[in-house]
Amino acid sequence: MAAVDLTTHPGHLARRLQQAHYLLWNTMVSEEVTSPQFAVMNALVAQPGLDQRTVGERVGLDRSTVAEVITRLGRRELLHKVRDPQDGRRFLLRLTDEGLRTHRRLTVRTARMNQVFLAPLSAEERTVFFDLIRRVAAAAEDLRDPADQAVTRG
Amino acid sequence: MAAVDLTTHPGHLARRLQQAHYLLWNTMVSEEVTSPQFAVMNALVAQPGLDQRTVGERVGLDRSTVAEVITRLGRRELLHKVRDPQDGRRFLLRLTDEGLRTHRRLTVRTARMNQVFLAPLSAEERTVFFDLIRRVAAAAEDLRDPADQAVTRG
DNA sequence: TCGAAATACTCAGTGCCCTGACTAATGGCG
DNA sequence: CGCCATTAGTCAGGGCACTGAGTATTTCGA
Repeated sequence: MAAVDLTTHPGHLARRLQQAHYLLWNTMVSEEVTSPQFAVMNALVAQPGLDQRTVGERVGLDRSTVAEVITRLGRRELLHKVRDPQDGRRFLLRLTDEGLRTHRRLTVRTARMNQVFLAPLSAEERTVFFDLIRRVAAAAEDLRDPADQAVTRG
Repeated sequence: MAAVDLTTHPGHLARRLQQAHYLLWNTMVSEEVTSPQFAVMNALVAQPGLDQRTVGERVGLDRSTVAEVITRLGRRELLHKVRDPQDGRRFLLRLTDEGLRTHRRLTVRTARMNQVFLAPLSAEERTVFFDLIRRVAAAAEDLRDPADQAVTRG
């Protein structure tokens, strides 16, 4: 009787949205490379030679998850890691040639998938959609480390 | 060079949103009961005696995941399952008294958490937020089983 | 009525995601 | 110089999420 309407719960909606995206990714982009894997590859295309921690920071993955994703990408020869000679704790990450080719190929498909995913929204609605989600996510992330709010924003 | 801006990728945003929610849930609602577990419990408060498949349909979980969630809830004595005497394939699910109490307690906290989570948005923006996410998620789910579009909507 | 298709659920396997505890390397300070 | 706090990464453990294959039960049609 005291049941709640989950369609007014942002967390529930976020989960459904992510699941829907997962499925579409699998059918339209790749069954091999996942969306988080692509995000990591993308970070390394933007800036080759990053270490794991920084990659995780850029794409929003904690150190454990980044380590797993990188292990899998390494197993498929899409990326390789070498010990930083300047700092023996770090590993420097770089895509292989095959990794670069894969990233290029998936970039095209990802763009197509986003079109399909966002098809129900008009151009203005898409802008609003991005803006609202970004604001909610950013605020929640700040609740986590209030430390660097000043740095991150102005 | 050919790197992409992930903040314009709905899938990436959806993941970040969900992660942000996960963290907030853990600190503000419960470290024991997760958000999907609460969703299952909520479905059983709304309608006691549902079978696993139907619960999964209501909250958006596939059969395997529902089975796992239910196993965990059962282990904690929050729910029990009995074989349907009418149809030996089904299990009928019901919350225990403790399950009902837990649901009631978490409902209150969940409402508080949602307030915090949505704090960055005005009342009108929240309405839009829900509407846009629901439309995108629903459309993507329909791409999956075009079969029952007519039934679901119609 | 009996056998095939459909249905509810289970199980194995893969991958994402977090926490907390641990190891190894660095870097600063007394 | 030597110790210690910090930092990068690993590992174990729990939970969510999907697929594909397999089991048991029901249902429907020849």
